[in-house]
Amino acid sequence: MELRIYTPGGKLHHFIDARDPRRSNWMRYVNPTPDALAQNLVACQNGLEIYFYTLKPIVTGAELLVWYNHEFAERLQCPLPGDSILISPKLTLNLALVKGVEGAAGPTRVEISPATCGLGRSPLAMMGFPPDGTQLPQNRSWVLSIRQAQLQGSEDLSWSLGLSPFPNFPGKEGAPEKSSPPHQRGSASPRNQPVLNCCPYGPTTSLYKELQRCLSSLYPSCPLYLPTGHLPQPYLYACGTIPAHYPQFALPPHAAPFLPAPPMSRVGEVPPLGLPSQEPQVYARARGDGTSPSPGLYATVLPHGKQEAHELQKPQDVLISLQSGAFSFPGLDFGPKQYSSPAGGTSYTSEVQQQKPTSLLAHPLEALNLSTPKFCPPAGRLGTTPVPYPLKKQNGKIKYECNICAKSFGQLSNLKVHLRVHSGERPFQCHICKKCFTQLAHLQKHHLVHTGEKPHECLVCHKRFSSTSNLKTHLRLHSGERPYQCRLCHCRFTQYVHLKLHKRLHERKRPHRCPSCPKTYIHPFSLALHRRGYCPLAPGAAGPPAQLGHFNAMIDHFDFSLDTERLEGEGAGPARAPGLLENLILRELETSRRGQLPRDKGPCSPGLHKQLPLQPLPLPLPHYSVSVKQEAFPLQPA
DNA sequence: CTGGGGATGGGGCCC
DNA sequence: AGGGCCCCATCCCCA
Repeated sequence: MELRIYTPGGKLHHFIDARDPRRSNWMRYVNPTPDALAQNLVACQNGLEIYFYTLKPIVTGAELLVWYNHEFAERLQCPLPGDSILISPKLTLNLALVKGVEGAAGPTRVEISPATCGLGRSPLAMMGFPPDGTQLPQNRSWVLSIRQAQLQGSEDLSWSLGLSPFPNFPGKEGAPEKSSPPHQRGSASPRNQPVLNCCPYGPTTSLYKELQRCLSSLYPSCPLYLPTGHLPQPYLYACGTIPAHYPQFALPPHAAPFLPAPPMSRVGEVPPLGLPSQEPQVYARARGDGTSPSPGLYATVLPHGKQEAHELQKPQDVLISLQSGAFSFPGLDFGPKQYSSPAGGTSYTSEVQQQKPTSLLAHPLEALNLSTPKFCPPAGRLGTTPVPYPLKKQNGKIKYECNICAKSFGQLSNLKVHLRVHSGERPFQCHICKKCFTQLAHLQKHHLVHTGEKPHECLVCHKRFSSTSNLKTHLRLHSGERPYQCRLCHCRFTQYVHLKLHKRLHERKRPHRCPSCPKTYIHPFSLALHRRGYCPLAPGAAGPPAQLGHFNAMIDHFDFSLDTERLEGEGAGPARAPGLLENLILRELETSRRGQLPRDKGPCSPGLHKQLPLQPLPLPLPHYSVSVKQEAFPLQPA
């Protein structure tokens, strides 16, 4: 490992060379990794010293792994790992609301394609943006920048964005920009602001959490991983990932080789993922000379002295960044071949393999070994055909696991298709409406929209449908099947979405509120039992919090069940509720011991009429998991 | 608000 | 490996 120390003026002060074991300290054993999930350190410069920040708690025995951020690329005069998203009006897919825009002229609405951000649906919505309806004017492009981000609790992200017209965007809709890249033409990109490499994944993925963690560094209001006081300006790191942990990054006898990132999509070029569209939707920052970026370990120059705290509090311009090539590493060949040839006739892979990072090699002070790009096989595959997908064996069958979301697939081809979800690649484009799809079959299905063809016919009413699934839904009308039932009322629905909408009605009506805690209930019975020693905030709680949690989960379950309504229908007052409910809970406990989860099988659950002898409930209760979220379940057709 | 239908995304499986 | 087909889930629109 080698690090460069810079003066506050930006001049190279000296090297730290950890290659010589006689002259290096423990930092020598910190390996670089391009895997954002594996990364647990980031190197920063404070004064003339190098500090390693931990990005996550480091358990005993964990390997220390560090990676670069865009500062390094800045110093190398290379393209940044990512930059502003150029939002083309051409994008047609799911929409996201940009809320709280300050000073942005025009509509506050932007269209972002899942292909742009690599998300399935509404990429911004997955980061907290609700859907909305207005549209940006056509034939304009917009630079989207985050002006403020707030973390609410541990999960919710609230963003406000700034929109500014992208300068000099060609009037021709979606045409690739032939001139200089955005940052050279005075785009809204704040050159010296931290760049957020937005994780293009859904909120349930680990990388999304990684994004939150990065944000927590940027925004000190977040309780996660607060920066230390003597290092005032936290920085964000590349949250993009490459598919595997590369064992050859383990400490070599010399400098650790870094795997160069793929070249950034250049303005006027087909994006490196090989999208068939001739209208690149995202332009990442690129150098004018087009050299590829070469990541490496960096040392962030921190300003001397203290930075005013309010600077961290005020809204910051942060660019949503996109590493469009984050998954297009040599050896990973996504997508159909017929679409993978860029405009120049050279495939991306070969281009990378042939391309030398000349700018880096020409850098006289380059301390890092940024050698020729090469494919790096994962562990256990050295010396064999490179297989960048980790293999698992489940029940004797080989499973191919996604490096991003850990989903496993029985066939490699399925995994490759799946990877497009993460990469954002949509190789199949409708030539009529220019919509892009991840699979050819989806495009073919979509084409029926234009042809009007409806190949699937209901044999009962001879109504025709474009998709089998829609026909199947329709057939429920004839069969009377209503698989989705509300557990609060007797309503059944043919479609799950209808049940979900229906459930909202019930969720609004929970008028019985506990005076001691935020719990609310639909039925007074439930509240009565909750207050009978099971409110964790009320005096005289009947057990430790974990047990109370189990109890309240049962009360919730009961509150959502049909039994409560029947009890009310019988005229049972709240005073009688505790005994009845305890009987119910005892019954459920007994059922759970037999390994059955009690379910409502109709208007009345059998057994409630049996008056079990009242007896105090034993504490602690045996563990009994009650799913209160599942208010309804698909019923098996008779 | 409910219900019906259209459209799309994504995975499984077979060839 | 890739194509094709099927399935399910989901979102959205509209009556």
